[in-house]
Amino acid sequence: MPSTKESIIHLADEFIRSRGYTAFSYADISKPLGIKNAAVHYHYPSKSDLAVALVEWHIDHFERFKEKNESKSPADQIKTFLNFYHSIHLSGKVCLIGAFSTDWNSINEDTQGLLRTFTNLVIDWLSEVLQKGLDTGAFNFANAPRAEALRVLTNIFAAAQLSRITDSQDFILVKESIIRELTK
Amino acid sequence: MPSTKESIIHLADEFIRSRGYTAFSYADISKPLGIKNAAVHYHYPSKSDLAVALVEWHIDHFERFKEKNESKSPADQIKTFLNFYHSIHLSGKVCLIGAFSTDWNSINEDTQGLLRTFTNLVIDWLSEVLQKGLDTGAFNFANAPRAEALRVLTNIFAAAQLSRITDSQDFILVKESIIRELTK
DNA sequence: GTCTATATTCCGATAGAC
DNA sequence: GTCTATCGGAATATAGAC
Repeated sequence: MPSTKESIIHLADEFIRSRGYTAFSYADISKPLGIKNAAVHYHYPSKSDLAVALVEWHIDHFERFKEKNESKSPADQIKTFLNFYHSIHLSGKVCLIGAFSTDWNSINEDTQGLLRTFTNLVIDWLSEVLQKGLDTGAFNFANAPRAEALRVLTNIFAAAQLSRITDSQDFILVKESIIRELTK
Repeated sequence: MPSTKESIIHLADEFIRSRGYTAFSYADISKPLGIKNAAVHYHYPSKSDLAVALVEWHIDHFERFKEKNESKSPADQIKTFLNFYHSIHLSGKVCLIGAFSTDWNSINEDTQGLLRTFTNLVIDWLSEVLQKGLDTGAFNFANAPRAEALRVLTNIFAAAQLSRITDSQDFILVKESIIRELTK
């Protein structure tokens, strides 16, 4: 049974990644929980406190993701990562990085700083996994590890965004071509 | 000398691509023009009228972009396209597709439909140019044209978003690796 | 920890004068 | 085409009771 504080974070995550940071209100969160506006402010005094807590939640979540998958092969780790984005796509939302990157000038400096930390965590992890796959012969690419990590990350998170506009098939096309390119 | 109506579109474009659709107000537009709130509503009665007009402006702009570059080689057309995104990156903004894709659930159906038209215009143009480059031997890739177009587009527009969070160098890394991959 | 009540500001939008 | 004036509502946020 999640606490009210956890439920608030969960709903904020839903709204921020489906509509955007500026587009949701404390009322959007309090209503489905059956509580009042002021109760949400008790847990997170300001909207930016909520934004910071959300990024912290994603950092924790990603650390657990890394641990849970560290024994897998590089190819399986990348596939699991891409499958995570596939579930984002199916939910009709975008990822935290994509959402906050377009909301960049609407979030405060604390949130920006923590988001930078989180984003580099993801890029660094991707770089390491890709490098390992290159060493073991599972992957084949000519870029520097960070450049290759950036290409995989930008491909997949933008595919989740773009396929909202065009077609679900476009997400599949991108996802499959990433795997094909890496393993060719 | 731009008309008020044109200046409004220009400012809306600035705000939507730097902050997001929900994050700007009619007051943001009227103030720098030295006019009142109500004058903006005269030209664009509702905010969604403004959003529709902005997408129409980008469609017109892209059609002119295509005509102006149609005599270039496929490699130069792609480079011009990537340079356009480079200027977006330098301005600290994101592209219209990136901005509205995360604002998707905050824009009305008319805007969504027109944005879908615009996005497919861009993807179709990229597909054609890439295919032509493949035919002439300028490019080398194994994907279907649309899949390759999607990879280029998602790479470059997400690089503009991601480099807001991390570092300007990350945009350069992605841009250069796109060209390198295509021409290798 | 949640409530009622409220302060304050801003929002998109409209009516009617000029 | 722009103005003044204003409406109705929603936003973030706080004070103080329970």
